[in-house]
Amino acid sequence: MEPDAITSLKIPGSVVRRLPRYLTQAQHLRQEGVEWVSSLSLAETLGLTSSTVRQDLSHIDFQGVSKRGYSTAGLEGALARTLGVDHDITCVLVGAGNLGRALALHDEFGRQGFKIVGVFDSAPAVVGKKVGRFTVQGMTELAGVVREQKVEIGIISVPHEAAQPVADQLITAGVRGLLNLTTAHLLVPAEASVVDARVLASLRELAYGVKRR
Amino acid sequence: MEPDAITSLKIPGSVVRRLPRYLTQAQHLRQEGVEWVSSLSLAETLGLTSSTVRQDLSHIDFQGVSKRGYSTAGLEGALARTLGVDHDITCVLVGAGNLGRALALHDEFGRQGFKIVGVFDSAPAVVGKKVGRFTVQGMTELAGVVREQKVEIGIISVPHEAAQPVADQLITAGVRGLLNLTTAHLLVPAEASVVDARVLASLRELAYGVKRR
DNA sequence: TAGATTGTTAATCGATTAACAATC
DNA sequence: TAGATTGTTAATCGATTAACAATC
Repeated sequence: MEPDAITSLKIPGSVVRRLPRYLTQAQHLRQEGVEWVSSLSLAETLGLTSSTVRQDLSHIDFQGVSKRGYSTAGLEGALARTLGVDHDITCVLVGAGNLGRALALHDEFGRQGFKIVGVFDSAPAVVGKKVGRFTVQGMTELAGVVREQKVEIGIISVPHEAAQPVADQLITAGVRGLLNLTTAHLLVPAEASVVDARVLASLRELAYGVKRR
Repeated sequence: MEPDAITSLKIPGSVVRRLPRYLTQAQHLRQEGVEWVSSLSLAETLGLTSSTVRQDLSHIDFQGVSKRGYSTAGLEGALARTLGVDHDITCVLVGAGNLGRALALHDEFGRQGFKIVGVFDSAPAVVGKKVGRFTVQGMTELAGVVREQKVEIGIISVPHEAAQPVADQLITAGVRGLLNLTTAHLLVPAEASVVDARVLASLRELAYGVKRR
């Protein structure tokens, strides 16, 4: 078994959730011209301990250098490969309300490799309307687009009551990951992944933080 | 010391992050006319164990009933009080890009008590433009609005390089909680709270989930 | 070289789960 | 009443932190 196969076998969820933050940090540092970063410095900017950083990075196929730390460019590349964001990922967006339209128009995600190839909505009044460079399509078109463009991720921004049936349609069509922007809890088969965006939940968490002072 | 004071003394972060999900579930169930819900049923719909649910709910000032479970209406109210979302919370939004505009237009947050009272941007070209019922204001107006309207939460959707200075301005003006929609890691004094919305991080987490199948 | 920093093992800490008496 | 379900204690599990030999 190759070393890569070993390291990529299974990374704990707690670590996977931090890897995107290291990636963002490595990107920012490299863009600023910083070539090396230590576990301690990463820890300080991210509010972690240097121990946690070194433990986490031991899961990716990349080595630091004694006395110098981690090469920002090398770290960025290795993290992108580990997460699977070293190539474009095709996405569709279902639900062309305000939140959905914003995500379709927010080109930062596209720049980071998440390419939206279609925007869908069930409301006849919305179908055919333009959202940036997209024309909103009806739900009947969804399965075809997912199959033809090998869409990997579905972004769900419909009313919460509609979220589960939309998730089912996306999964049936062949999508393997769902970004859930609704407050519904989605049930999917074990071979698919769901990540909840938790925007309202974050505001509520913040309300608790603000209250107890 | 009153029982309420004891229970509200300090709820672990892991629990606080789940409370909004119970609240959402309780709201949905009550709206559907369901009056009682057991810890097992909550656990099943949220992908948890009934033990975790009972442990979590023991932190709030609300009792279940043997053999019947929890009253959905009672649970909803107690969770709202615990989180501090049983009354309106005033927010400002800084950064009127696509994401920011969407949040300002997305009235679901307003319906859930998060009232936006101002939208700000530093770009002269954007200041004065309309975003729904708001007129975008310049950053010089920010501190005044925060003070006059007793704004509690600032929502930051500016480019990541600008996020920390904006956070500093918001905190200085008196805001006590920040919802961070950028990829920057924000440093704030201990008496303030930050919650990261992690939208790009969620997509990256999903990329990892999608890759390993 | 001396010293800074990694990678990794072992210890600690906290979160989750199991178990069960209390109870309606 | 009998049985379902809570609230809580104790056990387990996993994540974080500390420590330190290896190393450049």
